[in-house]
Amino acid sequence: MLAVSLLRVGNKMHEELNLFLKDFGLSLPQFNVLRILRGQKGMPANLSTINQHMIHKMSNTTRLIDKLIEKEYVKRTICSNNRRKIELFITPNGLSLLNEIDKVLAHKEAQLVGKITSDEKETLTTILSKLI
Amino acid sequence: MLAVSLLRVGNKMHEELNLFLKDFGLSLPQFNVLRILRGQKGMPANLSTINQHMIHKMSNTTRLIDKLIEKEYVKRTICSNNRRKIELFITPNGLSLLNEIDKVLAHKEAQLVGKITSDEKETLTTILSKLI
DNA sequence: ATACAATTGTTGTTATGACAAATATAGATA
DNA sequence: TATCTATATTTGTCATAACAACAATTGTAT
Repeated sequence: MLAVSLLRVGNKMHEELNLFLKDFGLSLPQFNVLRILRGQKGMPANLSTINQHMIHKMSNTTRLIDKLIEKEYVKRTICSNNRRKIELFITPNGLSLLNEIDKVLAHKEAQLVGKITSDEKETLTTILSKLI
Repeated sequence: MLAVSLLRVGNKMHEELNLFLKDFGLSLPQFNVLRILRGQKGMPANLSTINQHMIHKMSNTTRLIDKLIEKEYVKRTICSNNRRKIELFITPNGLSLLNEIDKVLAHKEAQLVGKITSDEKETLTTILSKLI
């Protein structure tokens, strides 16, 4: 069953990346949130923005970000225009951690998908994009 | 990043299948274990066998199977030749549940990967198999 | 203003995940 | 036999996921 194969491979990637990120004290979802925040380029992000880009559910995002704040990779303030909203920023600490990770991430990625050719990678990317 | 795309798609499949199985009172890992047991065709399986075939390799298999035993889909006995081992069987109840699920599963699968052509499905299967 | 609906986040609960340590049995060796 | 090592499963602990209920704030209609 194709859905199950996708599940399997996705899970393998999850396991491997989690293991990789463990050295940096991050879980995969935490890493993802940091990258989303970095992508904001200084603009604040609120929870729902992050949630849209994330893989997981909103209810846990608060607590996930709590962890990142504890580690001082993220700062949270209340939006002054709309006090329901919060504003999330990545800190300099967070940015430099991401930089550290970036240095070795490409190598890890290459290792993870190293068993297929570049052509296959391209094909795979195209097909996957249709499935999301 | 290709690994992340794989992750995303895998996660989507996970969510959708979990939702689908919820109607039958099963989680995805539980469903998987039942299918592994059915695949044994009457032969007993022990814990490590199941672990090898599982998607999430985990040390929680004992507790996962406890749940299936509670629901009377699985039976567990101690292997008489080697009393360290256990023998796991799917019950008639478990088999008929799987049959129920099978009736609608193909439809769900089609829906999940319906956005790509058969050719693409074949290609995808081939490439994925190289990544596992 | 006041009431009501919609939006945005937080918190509680239960189940599952990762990881490590503990238990039980079997087989080998002195 | 005593005991050491390997194997098979279970249990404990803590972090995270899924789901649901709640609280605060805002927007809108009367």
